[in-house]
Amino acid sequence: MALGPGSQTHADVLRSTIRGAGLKVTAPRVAVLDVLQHAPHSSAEQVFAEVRKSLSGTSAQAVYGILAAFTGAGLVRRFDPPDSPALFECRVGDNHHHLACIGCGLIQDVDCVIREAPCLTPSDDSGFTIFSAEVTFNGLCRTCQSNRAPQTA
Amino acid sequence: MALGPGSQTHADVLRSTIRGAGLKVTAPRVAVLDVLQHAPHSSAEQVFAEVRKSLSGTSAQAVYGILAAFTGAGLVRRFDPPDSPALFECRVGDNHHHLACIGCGLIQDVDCVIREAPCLTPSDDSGFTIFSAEVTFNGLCRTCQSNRAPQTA
DNA sequence: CAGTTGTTTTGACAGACTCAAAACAACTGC
DNA sequence: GCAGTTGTTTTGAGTCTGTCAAAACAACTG
Ligand SMILES: [Mn+2]
Ligand SMILES: [Mn+2]
Ligand SMILES: [Zn+2]
Ligand SMILES: [Zn+2]
Repeated sequence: MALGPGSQTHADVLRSTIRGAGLKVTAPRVAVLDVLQHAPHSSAEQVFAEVRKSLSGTSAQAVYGILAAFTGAGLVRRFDPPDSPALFECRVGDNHHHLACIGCGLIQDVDCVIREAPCLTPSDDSGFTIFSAEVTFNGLCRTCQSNRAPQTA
Repeated sequence: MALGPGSQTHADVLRSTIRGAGLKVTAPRVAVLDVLQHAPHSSAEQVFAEVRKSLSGTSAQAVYGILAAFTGAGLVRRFDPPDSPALFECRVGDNHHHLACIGCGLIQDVDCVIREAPCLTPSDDSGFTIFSAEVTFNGLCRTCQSNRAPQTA
């Protein structure tokens, strides 16, 4: 199927997302955003490795800089699970949370614990003005549970 | 006041806490526990600096090792706020949470968001068995709010 | 198409933490 | 009390993740 004059490629969408955030559009930025959309919860290192597959000249520092710029612009969200480098994802602005498997490191999204605007309202805010809440549930995923269960017998 | 035969010094309490966790009692361990009780939410580096005041021979690696041992034994809790080294505290087992000031780095305790056992029950656990939840509220403390307010005028 | 501004590369470097081996100290039981 | 066993600490090197600054470079502006 040929694309008509008014149609937009996927790359075009990425470009306007970046431009819409007030950032200049560059090849490494398009690549980073693309990687992040296909592989959420990626570390800088993982993004870097993936980006290099299509843009081999890209430096690690560029990736760090791009991730910081995107995070600052609200295009991506960064979070810091324990015992892991920072992870990045495009799902932003919905205050969702994460399940982290202690066994294998798997990360899964979880919707906001209480419905509504919640999770941004602690029982006593001590005068703080709260902008965001980071909730990480640490546990064992289904796979790691079955891998350990036999050993208990 | 002289201490009778049955009385316990503060150091004695620390010692039996450590022994009760199944760990050998050593001077650096007693010192670390003492520091942590007086200064919760301390980094390894801060604990190290404080310990050296009374036990100047102690190495940084010892402090890292002790903190890891204490954390493993359930004697202290470790948490990882964004943009900060890991912090340690003695308040353990109550699943409490933290307010972190984006401006000055102040950390404050918050009781569990929902009362009861909560915060350990995400809306959908995807089959995970959950052991702990780490909740960090990011915002501005009262002081940082007033420091910034004038600039808005 | 040249100018301005923001971006990327390059290379050095720092912070937080880990690893391994040897020296050492705490508990065990004689 | 004292040697043995086991766990701890020191020492020293090294890793991983991320930061800084300057120069080369590319995107948007008009
Ligand atoms: Mn997510
Ligand atoms: Mn606390
Ligand atoms: Zn798992
Ligand atoms: Zn503050």
